Amino acid sequence: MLNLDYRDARPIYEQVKDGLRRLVVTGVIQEGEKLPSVRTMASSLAINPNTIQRAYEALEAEGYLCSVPGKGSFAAPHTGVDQGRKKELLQVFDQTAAELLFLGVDGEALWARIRAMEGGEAQ
Amino acid sequence: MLNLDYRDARPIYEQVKDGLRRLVVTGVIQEGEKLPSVRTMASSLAINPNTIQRAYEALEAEGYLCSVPGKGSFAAPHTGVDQGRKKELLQVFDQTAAELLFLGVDGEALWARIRAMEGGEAQ
Amino acid sequence: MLNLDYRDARPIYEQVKDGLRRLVVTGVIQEGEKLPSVRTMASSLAINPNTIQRAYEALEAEGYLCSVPGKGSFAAPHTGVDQGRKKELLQVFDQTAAELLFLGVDGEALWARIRAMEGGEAQ
Amino acid sequence: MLNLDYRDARPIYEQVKDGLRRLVVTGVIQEGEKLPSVRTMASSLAINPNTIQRAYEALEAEGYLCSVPGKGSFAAPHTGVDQGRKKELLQVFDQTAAELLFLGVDGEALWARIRAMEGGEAQ
DNA sequence: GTGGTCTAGACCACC
DNA sequence: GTGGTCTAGACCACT
Repeated sequence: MLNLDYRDARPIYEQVKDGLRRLVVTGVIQEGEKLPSVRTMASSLAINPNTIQRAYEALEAEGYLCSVPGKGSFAAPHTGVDQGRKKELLQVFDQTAAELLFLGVDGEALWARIRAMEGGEAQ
Repeated sequence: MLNLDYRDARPIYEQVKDGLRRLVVTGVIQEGEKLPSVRTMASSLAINPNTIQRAYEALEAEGYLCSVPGKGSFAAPHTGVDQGRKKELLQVFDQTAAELLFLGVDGEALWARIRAMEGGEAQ
Repeated sequence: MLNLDYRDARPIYEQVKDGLRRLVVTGVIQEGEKLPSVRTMASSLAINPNTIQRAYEALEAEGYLCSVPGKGSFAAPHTGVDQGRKKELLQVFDQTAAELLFLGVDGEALWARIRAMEGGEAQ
Repeated sequence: MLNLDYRDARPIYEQVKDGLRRLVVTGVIQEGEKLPSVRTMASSLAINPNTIQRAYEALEAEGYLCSVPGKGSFAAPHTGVDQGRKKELLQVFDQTAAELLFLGVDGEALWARIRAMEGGEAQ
């Protein structure tokens, strides 16, 4: 389900967090769907449960996840996501797009990529 | 010219590097324009010259800058920028756009942002 | 492990970088193998740790090394090496081979050298 | 005839030297052919005659050129080239080839490049 | 004056 | 222990 790279400088919990967020964002994990338990995912990734726990907590703080004590963790509805993150993302979007344009990538090509996502909700 | 945030986890030389790259990409620093000398920028930002040197060196490796010993550092022409960086940027672009769409931002709105840059080359 | 020449015009960190790259490329240092720590290599070569660090950092940017904070530096797998370097190397190869042919070296002799490397991975 | 890059870290006289050597090695300048005078080449490249003079002297020391006072400089016969340079070139050849093989380039592909030069004596 | 290299010594976060 | 960052100060070659 997730790819971990131990040689990556980014801490493991962050790789788990970003990987899970991506699964939610791309629709692989649907709204309301139950995620594997902390222990299950920890053993399937062969890492410490504390690391998974930390990733889940961070995602809950961002609003992507919703933990119910004794029942598990679930993908939250889109509406609950932290608004601060949207501004952050827009800033990253602008800077990335600006640099791509600078490097000669056609704006139309970027637009085509966005349309492709809207249609298929892929990657 | 640049904003440094000492509380930020990102190292100073990286903040300088990204800030300068942004100035080049957005056209604030034009192709061939001379940048402040290592020592000048260091004293104006009140940090060590070695830190600036490191940022300049990294930007030169990326192809955004070009340093001439004894003469100074200059913004390089658009061509010649490391092609690996373009692939990297496209990946960031895709993931950011996908998450923004997920959060309910309209694809048309993103496209409008791109068009605005193509016209005015702002931010 | 490495030979440094202080009379050489090339900077020390570059001699270290090229020397280590050669050890990786020739198979003396195997994929995934741990390299001496920055401090260890610095003291064994009797130079400043910062100089070694700089060499390691450059090799990591090229994709030959991979540093994990708190664990050490390791030889990276062959894949993932910067593709730009391959083009650069092919250019050097062409110019060197052309001059050797001009100097009367037989093309077959060069081919024999290449075959010898493929077999034994020497020098 | 020659491409100079003022942004290159390499000194100009070295760029001239390497460029001329390449012209001789690839057969563009034939054995015994007269080269432009120092002053002529200096004005056509818009650089100082001393720089050209230095390049010519270096090439004469290597054995690629042969200056006759009062008559000009001529491409020397192949035989007169410094033997030390051949050893140097072979070392560069070996290291470059080894790294290319490491990066997955097929030895046959390198051999094909050499054969192509032998036939056409191109770049 | 410029960029480039090197040293010495310090501190941090992570393991 | 490890890598990573930053500072302070020195020296060099080139313009």
